[in-house]
Amino acid sequence: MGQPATIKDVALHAGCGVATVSRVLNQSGPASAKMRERVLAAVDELDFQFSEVGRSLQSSTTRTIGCVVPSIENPVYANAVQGAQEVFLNAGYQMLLVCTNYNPEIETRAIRTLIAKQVDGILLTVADAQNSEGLNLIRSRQLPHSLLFNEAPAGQVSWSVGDHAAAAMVADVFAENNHTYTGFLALNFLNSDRARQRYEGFVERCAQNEMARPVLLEVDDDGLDLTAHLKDFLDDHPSLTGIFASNDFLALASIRSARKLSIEVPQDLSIVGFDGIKVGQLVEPSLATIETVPQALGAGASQTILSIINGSAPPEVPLEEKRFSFRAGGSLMPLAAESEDDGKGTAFPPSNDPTHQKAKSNRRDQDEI
Amino acid sequence: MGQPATIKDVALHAGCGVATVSRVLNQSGPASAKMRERVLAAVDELDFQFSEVGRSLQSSTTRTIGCVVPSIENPVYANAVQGAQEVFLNAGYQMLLVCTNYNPEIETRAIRTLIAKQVDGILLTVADAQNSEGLNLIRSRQLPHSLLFNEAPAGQVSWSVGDHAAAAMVADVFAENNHTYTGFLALNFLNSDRARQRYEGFVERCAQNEMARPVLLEVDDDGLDLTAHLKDFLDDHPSLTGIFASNDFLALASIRSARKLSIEVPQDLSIVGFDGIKVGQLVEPSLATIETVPQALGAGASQTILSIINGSAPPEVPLEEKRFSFRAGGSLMPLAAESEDDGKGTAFPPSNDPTHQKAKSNRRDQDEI
DNA sequence: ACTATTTTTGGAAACGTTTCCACTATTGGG
DNA sequence: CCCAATAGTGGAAACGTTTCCAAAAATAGT
Repeated sequence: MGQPATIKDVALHAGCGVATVSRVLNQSGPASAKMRERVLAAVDELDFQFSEVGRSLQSSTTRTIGCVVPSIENPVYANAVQGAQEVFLNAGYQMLLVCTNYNPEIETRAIRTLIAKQVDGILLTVADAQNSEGLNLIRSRQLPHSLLFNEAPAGQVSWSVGDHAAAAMVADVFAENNHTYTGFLALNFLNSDRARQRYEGFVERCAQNEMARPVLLEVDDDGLDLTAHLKDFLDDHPSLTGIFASNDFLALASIRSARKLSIEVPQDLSIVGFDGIKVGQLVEPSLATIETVPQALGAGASQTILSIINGSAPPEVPLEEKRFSFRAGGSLMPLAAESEDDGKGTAFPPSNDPTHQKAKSNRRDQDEI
Repeated sequence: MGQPATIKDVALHAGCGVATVSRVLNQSGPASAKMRERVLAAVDELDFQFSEVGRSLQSSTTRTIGCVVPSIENPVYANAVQGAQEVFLNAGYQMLLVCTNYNPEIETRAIRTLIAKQVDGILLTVADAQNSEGLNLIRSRQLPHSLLFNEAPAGQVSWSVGDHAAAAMVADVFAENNHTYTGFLALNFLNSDRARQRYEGFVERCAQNEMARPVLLEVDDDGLDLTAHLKDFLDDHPSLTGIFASNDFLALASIRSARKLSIEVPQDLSIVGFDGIKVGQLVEPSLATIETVPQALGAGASQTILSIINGSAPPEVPLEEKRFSFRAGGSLMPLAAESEDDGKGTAFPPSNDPTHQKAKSNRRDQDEI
C-alpha cells in the first residue's frame, strides 16, 4: 500500500465512474442499491478517504481557520485559544495556530502564509491593532476575521477585555481602599497595545480619583527575579502603597520579590494583578485581580467568524461588566482612611456594589483560615 | 477585486504563459530579464500570491503538521505545543491544533480529519497509547509522527517525561525524608495513561523502599474544592504524612484545602507535585515537585517528525535525568528519623546527588526569607 | 548567411475532487 | 408493444499549481 487511494482507484475497483463514487459517498445524487453496495465495498477494501486538498481546490473552501496569538504560555491566551478551537471543531473547522512571541515580523509573515493557505477566516491578537500590516492584508482581501483582545480601531467588532475600563476599575478599588500612591508594573509595554491601554485607563482614573499619578515600572524579561527591579523602584518611590501589575504572573512575582525584600504583602504593600488566572486563588495571600473570561472571548470571536462565513447574525459582544470583574484577594489591604468620613466605610467596599460583594466574601473566606 | 488572482491572471497580465510565471516566481528555471520584470510587475499589480491549495495538490505535500493534545489549559501541554509550533514554523510548516479534552472519540475523529487534510506529519498525545484507534490509523498509513508524553509501546520513539521513573524518584525523596505513609492524588486516572504510570512507578518504588503501599485518592472534577475529598481521605488514613499529587495544580489545590482544614503544610502534611509549573516557585510554601521540560520535549518531538519527513537522522531522546529532576520546595518537610543512622543524614538528601543539590539550594533560598 | 547550439518560452498533462450534462437503462402508461 | 418519462450513470471540465517537453528565439561558430 504505497500512495493513499484516490477516488479513481475506488471507481476502478467498483467498476464505475468517479462521478458515481462521489455521488454515493456524498449522498449528493441518485445511485442504485447495487452501485452503492459496490462503491462502499471498494472504499472499505482500499481504506479510502477523500483528500481534503482536492476538495478544497474544487470548492475553494478549506474548512480551516487561522489563529494568531502572541503566545500560549500565557494562560489567558491558552484559554482563549482552547475556547476558540472547541467552537471551530464543533462547526467542522480545524484551526491553524501560530504563536508570534509578540514579534510583529512573525505576525505579518504568519498572516501571509495563512492567506496563501486559503484559510476561511482568521482569529487574531495583534501586537498593535492600529498599525498591523497583517491586519491590513486581511482587510484588503475581505477575509472573515475577528480581533481578540485588541480593541478594534473603528466600528469594527473585537472581542477584548476592555482593558481601559478594567484598569480604571483597579484605580477605583485602590481609591476605595485609600491608596493614593500607586505604581504600574508593566511587561512588554512596547509590544503590546493591551498593556498601554491598561496603563492609560489606570492613570486617567487615578487622576479622576485625585490620586497621585501612578509611577511606571517597566520590566523587560519574563524571568522571576523581579527583586532587584522592585527594590530600586521602591527605593525611588518610598511612599508607594500599592502596585497594579499588568498581569497575574507579574503580580505573583512581585509578591515573591517583596517577600525577599522583607516587605509584607499586603501589610506593607498591596498588589493587584490582572487576568484572574486560576492559581491566583490557590496561593497565600490570594491575589486581588481583575478576573477575565478569556475562554468566552475566544469562543465569541470564533462564532463571529463563523457567522461572517455563513452569513448569519454574529453574536453580540457582551457588555463590559460581563467581560471583567474585580476579584478581591488577600494581596490588597485597605489603608486607614486619613480624612473624610468614617474610616471603616471606605476601608471596605460598599456592599451595594455586586462586584465588591464577591470581594468581601472572598476576604472573609480567607480570614477563616 | 473579487476573487484573488491566480497564476493565469498574472500570465495574462504579463502577456506570457503560466509556466513562465511559475518559473520566475519560484526561480525554478530560466527567464529573461524583461520577462521577469513584466511578471513581477503583474504580481505587484494584482497583489498575487500563490494558492497553497493548488500547490499542495500538485506536490502532494501540505507543509502542515497536525498536533493533537488533550488540552492547552494545562501549562505542560501549552509549553510543549508552543515549543513544537516554533520548531515547525522555523522549518516552514504550519500547525493544525486539536484539543481532545481527554476524549478518545474526539481524538480519533480529529486524527481522521488530519489525515484527510493530508498533513505531512502528526504530533500527538493520546489518551492511551496501547489502545488508540487514531494511532493505528496513522501507523497503517505510515504517516510521519511522534508521540509526546506517551510512552511508546514497542521500540518506537516517543518524547515522554519518563513518568514511571520520575514517580519513583518521588518515592525516593519521601523515603529520604522518612515519610512512610503516603497517598497518591490523581485526576483523570481513567483517561490518562500518564497518571497510571506515575502511580505504578510510585507504588513500586515505595515497596522497594519498604514504605507502606500508597493510598490512592482519585478525584474527578477539575474544580478547586478539594477540601471535602481531602478531609474524608485524611480521616480514613490518619497516619498519612505525605501526598504525591499527580500534577502541580492538584498539589496547590491540596495545599489550599489543607489550609482550610487547619492542616499545616508542610508541618502536618508534606505535599509533592508533578510537572514543575512556573508558579510553583512563586507561592509560599514553594512547591516541591518533579520539574519537567515540556517545551524541550515538544521541540524534540517536532524535530523527530521533520527528520522523518526529510530523511535525516532524528534527534536522540535525551536521557531520563535530562527530562526530569526533583525540585525541592517548602511543601515537603523531612520527618524526624524514627530509627537507623543519624536523623539529619536522612532528613536532608545526600549532597553527592546532583539532583538533590538543587533541592538543597532551593530550600536554603527559602529559609532566607 | 546559414547551420548548430543554447537559451527562453508556452502548451498540456497531472494532482483529486465536484458537478454539469449528455447518455443509457429502466419503468410506466397508453 | 411502443413511446415518453424518469432514474441511474459516466465523461469531461474546472479548480490552481508544477513540470515535462517541444517549439521558438537568440546566440555562436563557421
